[in-house]
Amino acid sequence: MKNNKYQAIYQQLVMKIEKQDFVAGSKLPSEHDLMELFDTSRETVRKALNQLAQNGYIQKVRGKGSIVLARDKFDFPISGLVSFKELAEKMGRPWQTVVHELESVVDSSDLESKLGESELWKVVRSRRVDDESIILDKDYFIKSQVPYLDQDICKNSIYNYLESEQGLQIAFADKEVTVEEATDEDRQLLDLNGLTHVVVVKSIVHLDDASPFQYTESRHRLDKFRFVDFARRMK
Amino acid sequence: MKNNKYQAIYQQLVMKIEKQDFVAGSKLPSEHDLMELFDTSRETVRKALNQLAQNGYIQKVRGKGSIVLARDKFDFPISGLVSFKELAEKMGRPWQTVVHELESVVDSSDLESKLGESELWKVVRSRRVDDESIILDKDYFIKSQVPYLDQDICKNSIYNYLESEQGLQIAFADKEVTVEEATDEDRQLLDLNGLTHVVVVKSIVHLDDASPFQYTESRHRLDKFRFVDFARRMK
DNA sequence: AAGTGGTCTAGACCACGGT
DNA sequence: CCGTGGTCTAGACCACTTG
Repeated sequence: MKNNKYQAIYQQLVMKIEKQDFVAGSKLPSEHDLMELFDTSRETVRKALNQLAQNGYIQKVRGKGSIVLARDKFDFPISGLVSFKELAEKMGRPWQTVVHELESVVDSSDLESKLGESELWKVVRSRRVDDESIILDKDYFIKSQVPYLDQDICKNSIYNYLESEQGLQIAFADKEVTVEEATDEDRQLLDLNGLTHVVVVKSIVHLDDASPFQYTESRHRLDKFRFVDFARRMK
Repeated sequence: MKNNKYQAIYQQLVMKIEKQDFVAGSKLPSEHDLMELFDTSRETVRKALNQLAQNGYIQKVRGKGSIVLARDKFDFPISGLVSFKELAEKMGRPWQTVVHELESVVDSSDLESKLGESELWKVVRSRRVDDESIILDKDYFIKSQVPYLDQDICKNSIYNYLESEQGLQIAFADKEVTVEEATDEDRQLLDLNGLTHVVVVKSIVHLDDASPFQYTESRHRLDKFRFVDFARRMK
């Protein structure tokens, strides 16, 4: 819990919207009202509202007010840097992680240019849902940032370990989504059922001081891939 | 050109970053310096900087400064609600749009629930790049918002027509990306070369008063699909 | 200690929508 | 006209990094 007024206001409003205390299509109280309600200044209220708009909860309309949007919350997915554990738990389906490789490697020159360092952890895991192996995750972590890893951590959430135990702050990622022909490894570790292609999500993940620390390749079975997004028009 | 100081500052900084006047990895001038440079208040500078951070140009680090990020600018894609015309022109490749259907339809009940209206325009277009048909766009527009359409407008940019001629302001969209088996229509209108699946991007587009006005289904040939994204970690 | 970004305030003026 | 959100200001205090 931070001491941020505007984040507190944001969270309270999100809660009320998700509980449907504010119905989609109706309007939020005016900035002036919220200002008195939370006993704060207008700019602080506006910071919270801008965050709501950014995340697709409301649409602000000049001269009218802030309209509550109908966001399908139930499947915020791979978007926005969620870990598989968070994602799986949000889906409420039984899931399982199988660790295939966990080893220390020294570069492959392609990765060094992306991560700026050559001593890496290589982790290969597959994700099972409903007793089928549908995602293959290949992760590379910079050893100087992640000195220790073990099977147990990999079987649970590496992100959770890094953020809560190691105090690393994951900040942002560059991502690329493409479709590629399945490799032998894909056919071995995924239940492809004869499918010839896989959806590949490649990303470079950065810490909050802007240093890259992880390269990930997430290979998804076509028919199980789904990606939901909320996009605002930039001017 | 609007009268916005902070957007003007944002645009000037973007320009300098893209021209590499500010090199990736180096730091922007401090907020205090920018404040004097642009003869403005600190909060105004900060609005511009927050927009830069939001769009992946910089990473702000407390106590240090704003670090310029190495964004691959060359292929900002389907992300962020770009029209095909903008996208194609940014790629600098010769492209062509073929209009297959342009007709007035009355609902199909599935769409009415999404758009809240039953009188629609249906537009089917394919997009050719390098002499191959690789994208099939199926659009439905609400007739009360879009009273007129013709072949010519569809062959160019519908968005451009709506925004500059009709004064409609596109604001945001809900999107879903999946992979589906190719339909007969796909095989007919796309050069699939035997590929069995297509990447499907479905979206509902809203105007700036939050009213939905368009449903789009964009069907892409697997091997030509690429989606680049910049994602910030939400807390 | 000096410099950086992060939060917050109280007030001002503007642009837009509805009455 | 009033109420709404959009922009801007000048100043304050705090938290963090660096010398």
